[in-house]
Amino acid sequence: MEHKLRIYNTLTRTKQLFVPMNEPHVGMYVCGPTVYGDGHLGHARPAITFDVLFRYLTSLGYKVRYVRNITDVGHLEHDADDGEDKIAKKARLEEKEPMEVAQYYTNRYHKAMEALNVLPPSIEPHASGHIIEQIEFVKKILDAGYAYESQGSVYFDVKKYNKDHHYGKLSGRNIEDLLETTRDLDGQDEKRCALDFALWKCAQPEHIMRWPSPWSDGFPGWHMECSAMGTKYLGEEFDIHGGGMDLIFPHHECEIAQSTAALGKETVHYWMHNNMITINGKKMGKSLGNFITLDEFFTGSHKLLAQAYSPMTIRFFILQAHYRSTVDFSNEALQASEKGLERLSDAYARLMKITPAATTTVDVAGLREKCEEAMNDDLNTPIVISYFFDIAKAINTVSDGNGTISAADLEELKSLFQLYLIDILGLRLTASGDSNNDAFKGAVDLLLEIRKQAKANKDWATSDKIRNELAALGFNVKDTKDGFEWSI
RNA sequence: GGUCCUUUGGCCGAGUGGUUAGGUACCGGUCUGCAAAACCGUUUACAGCAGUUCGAAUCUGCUAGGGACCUCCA
Repeated sequence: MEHKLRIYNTLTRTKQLFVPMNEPHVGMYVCGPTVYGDGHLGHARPAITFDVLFRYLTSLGYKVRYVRNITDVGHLEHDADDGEDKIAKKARLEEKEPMEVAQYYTNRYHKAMEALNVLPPSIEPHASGHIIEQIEFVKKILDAGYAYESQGSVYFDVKKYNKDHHYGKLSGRNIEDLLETTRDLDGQDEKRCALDFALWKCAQPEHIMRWPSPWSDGFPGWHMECSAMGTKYLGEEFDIHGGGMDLIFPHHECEIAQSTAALGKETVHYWMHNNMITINGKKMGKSLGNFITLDEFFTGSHKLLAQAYSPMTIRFFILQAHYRSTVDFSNEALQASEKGLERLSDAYARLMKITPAATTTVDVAGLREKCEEAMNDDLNTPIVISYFFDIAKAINTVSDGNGTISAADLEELKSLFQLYLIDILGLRLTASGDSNNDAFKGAVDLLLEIRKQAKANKDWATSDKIRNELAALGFNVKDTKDGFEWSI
């Protein structure tokens, strides 16, 4: 595969040329959502970031197996000292079966992802469906001597592991510092060391979600699922593991420790982490209670939202920043993205209608290479987008009759829009007058033809009535030199 | 307290030691019956201080502000 894709590896803190283990195959694992609540803007970031990576790798010719899990079990509730997990807690509150709650939010997550044009992963494993694999994984760590059983639970022996390996290599910590700053948490008395984390947790009597194991009826520790499912579907070593930056410690650090302990080698070659979305400069998240769900964005039903924002506006907004930068939410920023996307959409629609000429005033040379260069530079989507704003200006100039474009250049621009904006960035560009219903389209065109006629007769009353009534129905009518454009 | 990151024009955001990022907003103009769109033009920048350099927004140090992780988190 000929390419110069360089991606930032959190492990080495440098941009590295991407070299997969088994070309043309690429294995990629990304931490998915815990399905105990509606997805919020923060969930959209990794989904979109790694969707773009998935799409880009595919466009380069790789056969990508993309695994993104559903966490429907096992994350301990911090304030629940009885070891009750998040799904179980929510289930009891709503008096529903835990799996019913998980399914409900999984469905809603899928719906939101589809709206954002996030492609489904190749495999979407559920933690609850891989309890056996997780138990086997724990056994391997026990056999290797890096874990111990205590009162029905199994803990990872961090101190022992750290003698042979470096616990903290991903997050840039060392065990001494960690020991000083670790707080007192649940189950400390069962552990040999405060840093030890649970691989298997014995369930309290009232705990509903539980599975039998050699040690107790209980549930897997919270880092276990990704290690078990990642290696099950992608092998003991694979190329890329992604997730949000807030997962670096402890989640991904523990995953490295688990794999290294159980398999004797490191599983992941490239660790990639997207940055956070902030709101008023603070991380948007569950713990701070300052998040806005995706549905609320789509409908505008949140007090902080001045209006509804379409899924594509959200996607575009996220792609206008580099994935390793924080991006700050504000109505002003969203509105700017909305307008910008509309500009690109309109330009694309005009591009499809342009008649080529013998000469060309548009410079398309090198554009493809520049876009590729930007993507190869650790997925610099904002730069790719900026090129398309330049292209949009050129298209508008030609469309206005102040320039010309040759057939070959026209085809090149169409091809670039298709490849970069539609296929790779995954933007749905709604072309003006675009509709999947010909009868409907014809009716609107007919109305606007009548308006055109009225204008020609200087019948402004009829002309404005048609425009205003259509506007009230959600149509956006734009006059052009010798006709009209419309969109919804 | 420890580790790390960040500070760019009204807003959002790229970026490289020497060249206009881009979007959006504002203002002026062209076009238009009007409006929208489009096009043209103008105005706002690199937190502060010091240093390295022929030259720094870009490198170094200090100061100040903001943030992330250290606890479930995308």
